[in-house]
Amino acid sequence: MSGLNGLNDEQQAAVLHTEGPLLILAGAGSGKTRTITHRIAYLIDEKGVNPWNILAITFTNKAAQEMRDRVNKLVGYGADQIWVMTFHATCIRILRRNIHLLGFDEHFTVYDADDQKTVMKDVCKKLNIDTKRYKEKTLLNEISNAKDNLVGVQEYENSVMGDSTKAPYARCYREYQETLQRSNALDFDDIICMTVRLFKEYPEVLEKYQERFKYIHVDEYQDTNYAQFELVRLLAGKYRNLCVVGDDDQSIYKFRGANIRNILDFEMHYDDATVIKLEENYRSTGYILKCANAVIRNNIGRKDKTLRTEKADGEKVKFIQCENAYEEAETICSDVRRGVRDGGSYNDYAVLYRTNAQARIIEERFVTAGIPYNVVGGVNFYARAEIKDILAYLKTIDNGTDDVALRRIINIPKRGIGATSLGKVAEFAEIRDITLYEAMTRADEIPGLGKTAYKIKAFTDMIGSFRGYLDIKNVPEMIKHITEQIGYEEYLRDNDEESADDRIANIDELITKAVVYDEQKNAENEIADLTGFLEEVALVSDIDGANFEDGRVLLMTLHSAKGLEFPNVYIAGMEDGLFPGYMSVSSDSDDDLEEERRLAYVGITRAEEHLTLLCAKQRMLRGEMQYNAISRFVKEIPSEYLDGYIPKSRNSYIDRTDDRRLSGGYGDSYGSGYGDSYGAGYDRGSVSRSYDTGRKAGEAVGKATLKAKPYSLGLSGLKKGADTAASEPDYKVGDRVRHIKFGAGTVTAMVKETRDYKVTVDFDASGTKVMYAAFAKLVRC
DNA sequence: GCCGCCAGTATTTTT
DNA sequence: TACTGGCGGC
Repeated sequence: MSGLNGLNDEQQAAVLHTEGPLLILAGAGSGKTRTITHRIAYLIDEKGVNPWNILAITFTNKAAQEMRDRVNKLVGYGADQIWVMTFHATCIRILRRNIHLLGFDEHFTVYDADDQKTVMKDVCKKLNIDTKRYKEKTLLNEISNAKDNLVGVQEYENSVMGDSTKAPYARCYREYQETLQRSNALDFDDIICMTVRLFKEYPEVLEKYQERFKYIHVDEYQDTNYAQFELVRLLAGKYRNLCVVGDDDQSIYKFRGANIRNILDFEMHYDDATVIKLEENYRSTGYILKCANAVIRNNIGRKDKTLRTEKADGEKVKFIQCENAYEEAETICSDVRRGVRDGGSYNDYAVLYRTNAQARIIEERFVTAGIPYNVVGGVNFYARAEIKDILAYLKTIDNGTDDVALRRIINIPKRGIGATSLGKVAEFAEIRDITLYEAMTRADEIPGLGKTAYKIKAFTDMIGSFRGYLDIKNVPEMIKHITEQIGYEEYLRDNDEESADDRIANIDELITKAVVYDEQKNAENEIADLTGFLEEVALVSDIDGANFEDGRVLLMTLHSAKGLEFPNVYIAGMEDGLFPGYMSVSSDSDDDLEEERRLAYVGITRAEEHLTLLCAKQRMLRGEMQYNAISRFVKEIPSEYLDGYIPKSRNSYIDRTDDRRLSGGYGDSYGSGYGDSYGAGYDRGSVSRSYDTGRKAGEAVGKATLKAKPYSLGLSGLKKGADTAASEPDYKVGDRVRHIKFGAGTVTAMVKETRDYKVTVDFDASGTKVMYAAFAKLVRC
């Protein structure tokens, strides 16, 4: 059934508007997936559109999976004909059939960030580029930017002509691209821009797909980059039935090339576009939404909209300032425990943070408290060395031209083929313009290899024999066969006995994934070949595998949380310098700060019923103790929406004597809930007290004892910081001071920044001014 | 060719 | 603090 029941007026309008360009501005929690899936169902059931003609593009596999599931439920017949896929999966599917036109083989492999770096390192070596001056990462970034903007090698060269500092970039871009081509490999950016190139150079191919995809949907449109924008524009060029859904307020991937203008300017790109706003939020209670609105309101240049809800106000948003990160973790921990004790379930809870590094302390606390949790993200499963090793074998078998894969495994396990020999082989290959693998098969012709030639021959013979099994064995069998033949387990044990078991378990996990792949393809009557497996693996991230329903608290970055929702959400580390991050605070453009604010908006709107914002007065960051002010995003929330004490623009570092106020404030709000886990002393959180607190927590919890050490280091760091700060002012908050121009005033706030103190003074004559201490030359009076 | 030590560096990261 | 990668010694 694809009826309109259960949809509000705006959602219905979006469903019914099937012809021509349509922009759905869907606020957080406004039911956008619901709207798209109903729209697809309506197209098929009511408008008689052939499912075959419908394309729905998402960014993540997870979103694709969810959409597919929901479409399946709504559409009775032909749902499997609809393409519901990620941008990359869509493009790969198109490329597999057509990439020969661009000079690639259909068995091309996809290079991840790791592989790219390996290539770039080689490129730099070859071109004699000083990687101290031009870092691989920077070079790759520049190339990625170029590709996202569809700037090809030639065009890039032209654009930097005459700019000698940019010349190395151009040389690298060319060499990098040629290397990829020789390896029959594409990077993630290529996947998109090669497809665009294909469409532009071969209009007949484009037309085929235009005819196929008469109705196109794009999810999370605010995250598209120029290449993706262009891809969509081309595909929709003929029938113009393009429906994009997104929320400019949730654009948080600028650093990855997303261009927020794509959504902001949609009506300019498609002048006959209809715009529908979904502003009713079905997720969060009133106070949470008010907070979200209050924060995002501070961004300029956004589409005007305000989320509303018919839900009750609910509970206010909690704000808790802790002494340090350990206390912050403990606060979350005891709050979760209490919630579960009162009948809640662990999977109703999520802890969000800005940086992955923050997870550690929280994790440790959870371990010792016996709270089941899952950390989403971090190191990608497929980025682990052992997985990459096995995949490199598979890639070498599947695509003999993938030099990166081959170089990776040539000496894993150790078979006595080192850099010197490899260099000779590479040279031989270079001169003859053949692939590394081909050169290896001709090792006996290569001068100076000596006995190593036999070792190399043995290796290629082995790969050859693996290839012989391609038609006999399925993927899981193949992996097992390879690991046995190369003695991989032994290799792992010899290398590092301690981690070997974990690594072997990971290989088993890979085999499991291969089994699932095999079964799935067989069930769909499709070929379960190695190429397909490698492709799937290349496009999968960890978050896709995260289990959201096994009774665990989820820990993840704010970025990973996009698209998810939880009854109870904690956002840790609400501190200026951490969130918003240091880089965005010190950046001269407001753009970065606005992106951080959108991230805050995303975080806040994940919460359904309870939201808790936390920060710490001091925090160890990169081995250095930081004293951060409360996040400006917290301060943007009117205090009547908050439950918890916000110290009036005071700095915890300077003004530590009246901590009792803070503790009292939040003690009042939360009763005795936290007290029992801290014991005495917590209420009077002086520095030495909180040190005790930290150490006590550590001692009580075994493993975390180790963590008490950095903390004590932090204390010495604190002293040092106080002594060496060049411009330590001799006044504090509340003092009367005199300024040469503004006259007398009262200090209302002091915030320590990296170099100096930012002082806020309420001048008797001219009002409040914020200035840097060193610059202002204030005198106490 | 391999192993281990030290120095440099640090956000976020759907694919 | 903690990881990674480069270089030097065996």
